[in-house]
Amino acid sequence: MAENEIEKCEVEEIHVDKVRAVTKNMPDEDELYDLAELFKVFGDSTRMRILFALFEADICVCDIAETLNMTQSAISHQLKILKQAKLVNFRREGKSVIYFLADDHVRTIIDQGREHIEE
Amino acid sequence: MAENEIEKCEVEEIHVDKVRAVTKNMPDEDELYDLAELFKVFGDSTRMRILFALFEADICVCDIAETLNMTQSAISHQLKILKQAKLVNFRREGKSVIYFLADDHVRTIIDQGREHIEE
DNA sequence: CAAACATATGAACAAATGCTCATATGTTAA
DNA sequence: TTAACATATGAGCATTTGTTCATATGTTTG
Repeated sequence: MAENEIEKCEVEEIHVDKVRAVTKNMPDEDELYDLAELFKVFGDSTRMRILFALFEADICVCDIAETLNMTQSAISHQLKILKQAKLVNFRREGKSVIYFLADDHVRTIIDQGREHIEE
Repeated sequence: MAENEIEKCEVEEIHVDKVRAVTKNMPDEDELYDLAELFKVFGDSTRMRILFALFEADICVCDIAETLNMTQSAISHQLKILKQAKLVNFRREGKSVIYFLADDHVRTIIDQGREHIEE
């Protein structure tokens, strides 16, 4: 292994320092995984649409389905993912289940994303 | 179609209003797609690791590979995705290509993600 | 120029993802 | 309790995604 490093980059001393510095502040495995999982949830246009819908109003599954012109089942599956990521919460109202945004990080994250896209 | 709506929710009038209100502020197809694509880029722990590395220093492909203990090819493929999303930029320095963060949205988005995870 | 190094890229393959369909669970009203 | 409505969920399937392997491109040095 130590011999292997020498074979790599010419200016290996500088590089080793950089690698060490960069490694130092790297979050642990679990946090990296959780972060990636969180952003993965934002990374689907159906879920994005659902979140935008919830920006405007608390709304039931059936209405989300109608708004997005998709099946109830597809929406329900996606809501499960949003729930697991704690991006949305829900309350029962009679036969309906009303979903709503869990907290303001959702808006902030999406707003930053939009800003980035506008260059 | 019009008949179909009546078959759906009992309190359809309220629902129709909600659907209309919610639809009104929905970003267009393209923006939703772009947003989802952007967050998809954050949704992989290898790319997340690369971004954290770039938080600390501008660094070449070979050093990223060594830091993450992955092959040069895998890193290069991921850097291409980060480049396309304009999250990173690069400059040539001799034989090496040095990558660096494109702008501060990257930090803000990731910071918000971390905050969300800490509940 | 040729050799060595650093990076990029295309094809292939396994794993993950999103939707559909059928059906289960839960709630209300007759 | 039964029927009707609203939502949830498991299995199956097609598509997407991340890595590896082999190789191409680009840069410097002898």
